[in-house]
Amino acid sequence: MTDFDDIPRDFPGLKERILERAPALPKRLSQVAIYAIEHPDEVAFGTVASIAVHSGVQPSTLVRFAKAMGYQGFSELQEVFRSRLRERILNYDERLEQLRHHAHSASKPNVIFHGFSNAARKSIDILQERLEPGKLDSAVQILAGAETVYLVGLRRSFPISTYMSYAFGKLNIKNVLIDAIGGQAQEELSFATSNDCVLAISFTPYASETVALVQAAAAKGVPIVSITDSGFSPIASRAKVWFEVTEANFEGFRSMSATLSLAMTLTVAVAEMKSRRY
Amino acid sequence: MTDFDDIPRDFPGLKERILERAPALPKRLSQVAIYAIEHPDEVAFGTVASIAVHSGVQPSTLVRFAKAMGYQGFSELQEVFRSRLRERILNYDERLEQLRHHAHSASKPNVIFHGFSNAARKSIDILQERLEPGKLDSAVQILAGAETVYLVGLRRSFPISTYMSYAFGKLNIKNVLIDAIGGQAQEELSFATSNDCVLAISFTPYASETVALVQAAAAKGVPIVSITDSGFSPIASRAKVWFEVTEANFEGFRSMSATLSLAMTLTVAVAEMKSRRY
DNA sequence: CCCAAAATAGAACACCTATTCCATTTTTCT
DNA sequence: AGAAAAATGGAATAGGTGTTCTATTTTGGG
Repeated sequence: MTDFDDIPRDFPGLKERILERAPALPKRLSQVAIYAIEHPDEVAFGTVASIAVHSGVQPSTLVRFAKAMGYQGFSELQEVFRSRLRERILNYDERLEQLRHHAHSASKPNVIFHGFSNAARKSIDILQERLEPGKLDSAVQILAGAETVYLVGLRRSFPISTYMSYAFGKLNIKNVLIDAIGGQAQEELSFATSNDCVLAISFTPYASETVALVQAAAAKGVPIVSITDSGFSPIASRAKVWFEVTEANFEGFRSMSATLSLAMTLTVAVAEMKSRRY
Repeated sequence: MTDFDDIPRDFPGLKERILERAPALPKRLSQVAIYAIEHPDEVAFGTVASIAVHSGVQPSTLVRFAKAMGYQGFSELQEVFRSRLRERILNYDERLEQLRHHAHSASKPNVIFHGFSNAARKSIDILQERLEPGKLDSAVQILAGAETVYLVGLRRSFPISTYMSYAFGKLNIKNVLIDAIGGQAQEELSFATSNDCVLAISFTPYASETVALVQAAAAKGVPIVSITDSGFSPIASRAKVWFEVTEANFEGFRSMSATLSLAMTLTVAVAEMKSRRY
C-alpha cells in the first residue's frame, strides 16, 4: 500500500524526508517535525511521554508522525535518531585514548603522528569556532581591491606565504613573494603603494625582519592584512584587518593547519571576488 | 554512608572510576565493567535486559554494578553513558549543514573557509586511519640514518619541503632544500650519495622536474622516501618507502593538511631518533 | 452553511522496564 | 575443614513503555 521499502534508515535520509514532507503535514504533525529536527538528541534518548511533553503534543501524535514518515511505529523512527549518535565522530580525548589502547603499534613515530594530527584537527576546530565572518569578508575585500599583493612571511610562516604565492600565480592574481633572498626584502617591498596591499604572517617569536617590513609598509600607507597569534602582536596593531589564529601544539611543535586553511581561503576567495568584477 | 557526592557525571570520569575499581571487583561485576568499557554505545541505548544478555549476566547484576560505582541505580549510570554521545563532535555533513543553517553569515568567503576546514579535517582523518605504522617506522629509520637529507618538492609541494627544511635546520639535522632556483636543481642533487637520502613529495600532476630528479638519484643508489597520492605515481615506484596521502578537496582545491601533518611527524621523529644514538 | 473527511486528544491496554528481594552458591578467613 | 561473609541467579513487582482505539474537534469543498 504505502511506500514499502524506501524508508530512510540513516539520519540524513530521514532528515531530508522530514523537511520535504513537513510543509504538507497537518498542524500537530509539523509541530513534531520541527521539534524533531531541532532537538534530535532529545528524540534519540527521550521516551514517547517525555518528547510529547517537550514538543507540546500528545503521545499518540508521535506515533502518528512516525507512521506518516513511513515507519511502523515510533520506536523504529527513534532507532534512526540513535544511529546518528552512534556515527558521530570521536572527540579529541577519545581519539588519543583509542591510540593509547592500540598501544602495541604505538612506536614513537606513530605517537608523534597522531599527536600532530590531533593538534591540527583541534586548531582547525578552534579557528572555525572563533573566526568572525565579518573580518574574513573585509580582508577579502581589501586583498581583492589591491593591484598587487605583497606576501610577507618568513621563517616558520614562509611555507604559508610560499603556498599563497603559488596559488595566486595559478589564479592569475598579481603578487610578490618577499623571500628575503640576498637581503633584498626592503627593496622588494619598496614598490608597494597605497593601491597595493601587504599580507603579513607572523607568530611568536615574531621575526624582526617581518615586523620591520610591516612597519615600513604601514608608514607608506600600504594597507595591511595580518595573520598572527595575538592582539598584542606587533603586526596586528598596524593592520587594517588582522586574524587571530591559535594553533594547538604537540610537544612544543605548533600545528600550521589552521593557518593554512585560512591562507587557502583567502587566496580562493580573493580570486572568486576578482572574477566577479569583469 | 558511601561516598556521597563524588559520583562521576561525565563519561571520562566514570571511565576512570571503572578502570580503577574493576580489578578489585568480583567476577560478574568486572565482567560488566569490561563490557561497559568496550561497548559504551550499547550501554547508552540498550535496556537492562538487552545489556544483560549481551554481557552474559543477570539484569540484577547490572543494577548492582551501577551501585558499586556509586549510583542509585542503573538508569543513573546509563545517563552518563548517554551524555558521552551528546558531547560527540559533529561529523562532516552535519558541520556543513550547520553552516548552511547559519546562512545569514554565510558570505562566499565564509563558505569557502568552512569548505577548506572540512577538507583539511577529513584528509587528516583518512590518513590517520590508513597510514601503516610500519611504513612510518621504516621511513624514519632511513631518514635518520642519512648523512644529509635532500628535500625535493616543487610547485604545490614546495611549501611542504620548505617547512621541513626550516624544521630540520632548527633541529640541527643536515639537509638540502632543492629549490630549483636558477635551474640548478640537478647540480644541487649531484652531491647526494648512497649514504644520504632523498625525501620526495609530489602529487598529480607530477612536476616533471621532480620525477627527473628522483630518477637520477635512484640511478645513483640514493635511498628515496616518497610522499605522493597513488601507487602508480612515478616517484612511488623508485622509493624504498612511500606514503599514500589522499587529500580531500573543496571546489577542486586540494587540502595540504594531511601531508603537512605527515611532514611534521617525519621531521620530529627523525630528530628524536637521532638524539637517541649519541 | 453544512457535511464528509481528516486530524486530534485522551483513555485503555498489553507488554516491557528497572529494581528489589531472598534462596543458593562461591569465596574468604580462621 | 568449617563458619561467616560476599556474590550471584532468578523470581516477583510496581511502575512506565509504546501502541491502539474511539470519541471529539477541526478542516475544507460544494
